[in-house]
This record gives sequence, C-alpha cells and structure tokens, in this order.
Amino acid sequence: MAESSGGRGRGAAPTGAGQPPRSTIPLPPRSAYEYPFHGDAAAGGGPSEVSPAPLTPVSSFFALDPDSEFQSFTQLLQGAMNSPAGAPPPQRPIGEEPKEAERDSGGEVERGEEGVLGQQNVEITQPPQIFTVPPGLSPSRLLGSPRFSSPDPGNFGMSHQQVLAQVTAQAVQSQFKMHNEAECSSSLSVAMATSLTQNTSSPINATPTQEMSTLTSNTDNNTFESAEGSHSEQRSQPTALIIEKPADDGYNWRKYGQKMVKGSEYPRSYYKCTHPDCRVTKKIERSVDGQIIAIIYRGQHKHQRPQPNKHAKGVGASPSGSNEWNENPGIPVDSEPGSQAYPGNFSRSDETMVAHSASERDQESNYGTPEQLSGASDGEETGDVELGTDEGGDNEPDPKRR
DNA sequence: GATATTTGACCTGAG
DNA sequence: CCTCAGGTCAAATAT
Repeated sequence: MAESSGGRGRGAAPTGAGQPPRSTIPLPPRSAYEYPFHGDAAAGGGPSEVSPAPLTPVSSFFALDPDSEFQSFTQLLQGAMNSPAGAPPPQRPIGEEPKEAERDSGGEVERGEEGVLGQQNVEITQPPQIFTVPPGLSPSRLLGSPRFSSPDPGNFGMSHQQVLAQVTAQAVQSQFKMHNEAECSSSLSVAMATSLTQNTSSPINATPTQEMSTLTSNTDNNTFESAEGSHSEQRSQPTALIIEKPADDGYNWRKYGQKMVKGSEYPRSYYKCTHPDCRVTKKIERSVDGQIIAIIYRGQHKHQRPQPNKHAKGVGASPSGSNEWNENPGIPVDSEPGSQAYPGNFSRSDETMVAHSASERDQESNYGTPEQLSGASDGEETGDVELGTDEGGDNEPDPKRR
C-alpha cells in the first residue's frame, strides 16, 4: 500500500511457494531463430499477432512516399535508398536464409519504424546526438566486428535493417525538423535506431544518419551471428552474445517485472531506477535474441548518475556496467526535468523516451538527450507514445490496440 | 548474507 | 458492467 501504484493486496502471493524452481526461460538461442520464422511468440504468446501487426507499420511508413507501393521489403529499401544516405541493398552475411530477411523486416525493423513514426508524433530532438555512439560503447566490440573494419560500413554488411534504419532516420529527421519547429513543446524524445544490440558500430562515419544506421547494422549482424553461431552454424564468433543487461545508461536499474505485450512479439521488461528517490522506470522490449527492440523511459532522474567508478557510490555504482555513460555530456540527470519539460499537459509521467531498436548502448544515446526530450509532455501518454505515434503514417493495425 | 532476477498474481485503466 | 491488456508488487529463486 505504501506503494505508489496501489497497493496491491497481494498478501497472497504465496504463489511462488508452490512453484518448483523455475529455471530461466525456455528460450534457447535457437528459439530466436525459429521464433521469427515461425512467428510464434516465444512466450507462447500469440502467433497470430506477430505477423500482421508489425508489418503494417512499416508499410505505413513507406506509404509516406509516393513510391511506397513497393512490394518487397527490398524494394522498399531501395526506394528509400534513393536518399543521400541510402545504402545499397543489403546482403546479409548471415542471412542466407530468406527467412532471415523476412524476419528482419518483419520484426525489428518494423518496430523501428514504429518508433520512427512515433517520433513524428512525438517530439524528437536532435537525432544526431541520439545516435551518437557513446564513448562507452565497447570499442572492443566495435573493433572486433568484422564489419566494422570494413571501410564502408554502410554498404558492406548492410542488412535490411540497416537500410531501413537509414531510411527511417532520414524520414524521421525530416519530420523532426518539421515537428521541432512546429512544436517545441513536446516532450518525448525518441531515439530510434533500429537495431539491435551492441551496436557496434561506427560512428565513424559521420553523419548522424549513418551513424545510426551503422550502429544498427553492425549490431544486428553481430547479434545475429552470435545467436546463430552459438547454435547452428557457428560463425566463429565466440564472443558474444547479447547483452544481458538492461540497458546501461549510467543509472542503476532493477528489473521488477516482465510481460508479454499483446502488440508485440517480444516480452517487455520493466526496470526501475534503483535510486531511492528516483522513480524513473523504463520498459524494454527485447527480442528473443536479446536484442533490444524498444526502450521507453518514464520519468526523469532527479539524481546524478551513479559514478561508474567501481566504488559504487551508494546507489550508483552500476552493477551492470555503465561505464559508458560517464562522459556523456547529455546527461539526463537533472536535466531540467521539468521545467520546460512539462507544459502541464501530461499528467502521467514526466516524459517518456522511446528508443527503438536501440541496443542498450543505444539507449544511452537516446537517453543522453533527455533534456531535449524533456519536452515531454504531450505525448499524450507516455506509454502509448510508441504505438500512438504510428498513426502518423497510417496506423497500424495493431489489432489489439484499443 | 545480500543483492538482483524471475515470475505469478493483483490492480488499474481503457474500450 | 464486463473484459482485456498493461503495469506493478512481492515471494521465490539465482548469483
């Protein structure tokens, strides 16, 4: 009861008592693979939901373009690619299987689109920063990535996702500007990077757009590879796998819940800032692979980020490893939380930041621009921001969306 | 032993 | 008013 949310009279929670020891989740690495293909959710959730919903948004997104009539994802990409930042058609290193491609397009990418679209509604701020790769980004990973090495990250290992990301980014940026100028009051900032975890990437390139895409792309590849490798074909990347940590943005988060969301195929994890006074929460959707599909922040940290120092200050020390954030100039901390942030509209949480596809580190980026985001507000309701935003294009069929 | 994660149940809100 | 889904809590478990 003391809890903010309502006290749940959950005295009766002996549920666990009778439960046998649950091991972790039933999702072996391979499930990641299969999952997308088969379309059945890992959680046994709804297979049916998977397909249509996600795709729609994408289509919608493209629909913005006159040429949107592309039939295949590739076409879409190509069409989009016309843009300056465009990249050549992707070749999935891993993806020899067509399914892979489908999955990419069907799953994360789409989600990314959502995010993008969402941004339209929401206020977006300085995409560049968002996409910037945090100093903390594990360089080792970046360097380690074969793709990274390639001079042309953009083209070389680009995957659909990457392409999409680029396209999306461009579109978003355009919309951004428009929106920003038009509405500076909004508050949600969205970081979209369509992609996956570990970004590895490479900001090397310079354009924000590219950064983003690159980021995603590399990541994506890596991730997939690892996942796949671990199980079937094994590429040779013993390394790593996806992050298990919730997104390190420099703050300490504690997971307090996980649920399968109807609209999405991926489970959503709920995290709370461990800081005593901080009520910031964030929701992370991750694919089976562990890739982060979306991150939604709620609230603003009123405290400083815990020092990454291993000393861990009080709450701070991020157990998980937040080193990256230290330097981040865009510290959300206290970033004028509310002052300008809330026009007064929103009643719920302070602001929500949505990061699509970003890997954990990506989030950082997005997180890093909280201030910009701080506008929050209106996003209507924070949570819905993501979904609601889609409407920009067309709204997806989120079947279950009410 | 402490802390973090997992997971089912419960509560709230929206349609 | 009912139902569904999202969000949160807290016990159990794992590290």
